Amino acid sequence: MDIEANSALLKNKGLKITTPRLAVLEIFQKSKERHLSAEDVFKEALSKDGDLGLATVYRVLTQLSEVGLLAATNFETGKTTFELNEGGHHDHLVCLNCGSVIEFNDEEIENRQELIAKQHGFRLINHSMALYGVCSKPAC
Amino acid sequence: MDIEANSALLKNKGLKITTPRLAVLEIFQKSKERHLSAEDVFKEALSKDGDLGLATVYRVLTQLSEVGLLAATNFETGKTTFELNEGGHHDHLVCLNCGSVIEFNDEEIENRQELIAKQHGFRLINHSMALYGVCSKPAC
DNA sequence: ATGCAAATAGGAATGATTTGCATTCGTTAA
DNA sequence: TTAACGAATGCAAATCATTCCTATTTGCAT
Repeated sequence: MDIEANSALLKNKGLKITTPRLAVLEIFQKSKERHLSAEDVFKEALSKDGDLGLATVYRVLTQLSEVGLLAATNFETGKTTFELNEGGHHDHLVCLNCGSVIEFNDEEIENRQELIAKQHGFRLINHSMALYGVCSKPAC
Repeated sequence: MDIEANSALLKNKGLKITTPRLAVLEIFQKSKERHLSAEDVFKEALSKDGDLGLATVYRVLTQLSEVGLLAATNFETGKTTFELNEGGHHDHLVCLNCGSVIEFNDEEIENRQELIAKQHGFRLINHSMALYGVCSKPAC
């Protein structure tokens, strides 16, 4: 597997190489779904390997987000979801019917955001943007 | 007061005119702060009038949002906040240090959002956008 | 191999929000 | 105006996501 590679990732970020952290990384890499909640990761871990505390999952997700291996997002569901942070920043387009999520990135919007922050004397740290609508699938 | 006016608002939306609903509307109209959480509203109601269950506050806030009298927002604080939905749509610029919130509206961004949705075959229903940063106050 | 700081498990605790249910209230038709 | 019925309320208990506590285990520098 890519245990080697993941170990290197962790080491590069100054994190110890532990079973839970490798397990979480692998779950994201192998998951069909890109966006996973703590609960999702926890269930997957249980079904696969064996034990892994829910509290540990939360801690690991937070840590991996802090070092930039994962990215956290808050949709309107009341639970935080995480995704691999490979391809740089992007925002989300969410279908309110089927729940599918499309990722996009728009330079123009990013620029306007910077400008707006500057106009108000803010130093911009990050932002969250999600567009909600109904997609074009027949069922939607 | 504007009990008359608020009663009319409720009636127009097909909601019964009840003490809790009038109380909540009035709290928002008289509040110094524009963005209030359920807890905020609850405390204010207690200090002013008298009894009003927290569960009722939650129910009323949800209903008033559903009919468009209030607008709900989820910042990264773990609690939902509400505001009067008078002046049309806007987004938020939030200071991560002092918590101050500035509202803005940017035509350009709104247009791009519509365009992006269209490009992906979505019918856009609404969106949420919050910019997080640090404001220019001395303490921040 | 050994020790110590860092990490884990898991159960209890917290904070926000919701739900169940018995009681009360608003509104509509008589 | 009033009776009656469904909707709305209050309260307490339940739920959901997340965090905290602490004894035990583990990674890794020496």
